[in-house]
Amino acid sequence: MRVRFAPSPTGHLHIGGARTALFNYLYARKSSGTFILRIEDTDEDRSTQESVKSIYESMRWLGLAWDEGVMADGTEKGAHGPYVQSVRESQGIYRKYADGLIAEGRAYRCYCTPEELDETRKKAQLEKRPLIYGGRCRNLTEEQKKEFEARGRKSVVRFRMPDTGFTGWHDSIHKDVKFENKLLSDFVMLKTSGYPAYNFACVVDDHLMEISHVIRGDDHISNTPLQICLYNALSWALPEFAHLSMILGPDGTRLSKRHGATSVGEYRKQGYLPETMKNYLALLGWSTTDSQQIFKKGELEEKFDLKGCQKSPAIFDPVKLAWMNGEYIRLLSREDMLAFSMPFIKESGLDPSASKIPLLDIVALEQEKCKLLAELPGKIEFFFKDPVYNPEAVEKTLKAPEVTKILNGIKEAYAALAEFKEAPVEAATRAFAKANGYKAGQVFHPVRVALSGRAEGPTLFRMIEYIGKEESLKRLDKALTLI
RNA sequence: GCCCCCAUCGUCUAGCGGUUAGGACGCUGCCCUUUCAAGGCAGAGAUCAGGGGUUCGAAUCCCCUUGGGGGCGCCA
Repeated sequence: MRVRFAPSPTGHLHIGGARTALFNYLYARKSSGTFILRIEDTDEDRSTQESVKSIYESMRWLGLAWDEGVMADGTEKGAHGPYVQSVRESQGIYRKYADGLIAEGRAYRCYCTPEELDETRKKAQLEKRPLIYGGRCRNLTEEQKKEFEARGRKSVVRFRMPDTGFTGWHDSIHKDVKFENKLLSDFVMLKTSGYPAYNFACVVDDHLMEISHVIRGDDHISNTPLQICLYNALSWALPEFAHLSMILGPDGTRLSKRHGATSVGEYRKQGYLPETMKNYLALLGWSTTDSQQIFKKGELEEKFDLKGCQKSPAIFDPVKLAWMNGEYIRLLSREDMLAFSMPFIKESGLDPSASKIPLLDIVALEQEKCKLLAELPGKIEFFFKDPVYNPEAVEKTLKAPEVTKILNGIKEAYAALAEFKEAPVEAATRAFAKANGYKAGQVFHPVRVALSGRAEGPTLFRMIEYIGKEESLKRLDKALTLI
């Protein structure tokens, strides 16, 4: 069993592409098959090497290791290479099959210019006919061809579609699908540049690479009959086809930039864990029969199945994604939490050496409530630098009655502490409250705001211990001036 | 315009002829609690898009309508 993910490197790996890659990967792992990565860079204008790099990186980050294709070090692995279409083109692979089909009369050279094609499309539109290529160049005489060439006309190679009958297949997800041949266009196999067009390159490579299951987005459903006709013309066996439902934005339209982040890299930057993305994406269009939500390491690889795939499109829900990220963050060990947080802390410019407390301990303070790693530095920054006093918190909590008295009293109590640790600080704080007839909360809240600048934060007395005695006293003084 | 695909709580979904239509996110309330979260418990939320059939019986099978999505490139 062999599957492939075949992105075109015209940008970053987006959510839809990642989901397709993931399903291919999971299906390969589940069936002990081979997962191949092929680069479809036949769009000469838009393909870039940076995109290739970016796609590799996103896939590696997601943990979608491929068995064949161009590997991390740039070398190719696998016996069915090369795995980059532009390289395959330079070896004449596609031309060879195109020539064969022309010789058999299954394909032909077409001399129509883009302008002429535009013209016929417009006409078809007006006459309310299907917008398909009508086969103007299908039966040119040798003389006509020579004339075109003498005039310097460039040509493409088109596939001659059957005029009658239907082309259909049994899709692993959509069951039986069929199209009427006469409504399908003689599609381009080779462009004027000699480069193969998608439908042709895809079929040739899938066959040569012995792909057994083509799992792709269902925006390719209408390409499938064209490709099947090609397989037939070349007398090649068909692979299984499985067309995955689309992923839509919250407004039900195709996921795009205006819905926010669309690429895997952007989610990484926001502080989503790779396991979160993998798990969430898996649930977009697939489910187990018991609707399991969270999967342990390796469990998806074990449970994934084409049978659980959904036919209907799924709307991408950032809120649920964020919830799931919180779940995965809580599952992290303290050490892993620190490791995943580190890039975000560095990025924020915080200086961990500004505190005597190990960063590990400070980060652990926020782990269980953290949803996005990118939010973490903001939550812990007051451990490393002067607090920024939240105006609302100052107004509501610091300017409450008695607060001046309370903070002065607390200052005295803290100054007298020999051991500035969580337990003694708590004991001292509670003792002060009790001795002066304050309710616990009446003291705790202003102290929190005075020391951190905000109304919410980590468990109070641990927080105070971590801020340290000297700094705490300093901040109490500062807060007193704000009242 | 033509072709194709799809249709269960707001969202992701289970269901595959007989269920009180189940779970998850979100939402509401309560508990826990120094705050914010997290966690625990409870709850609201779906006449299964609508209409016809088939059947003793339909969310499940068939047809039509409506709605949504995709495709109709020398892009993939």
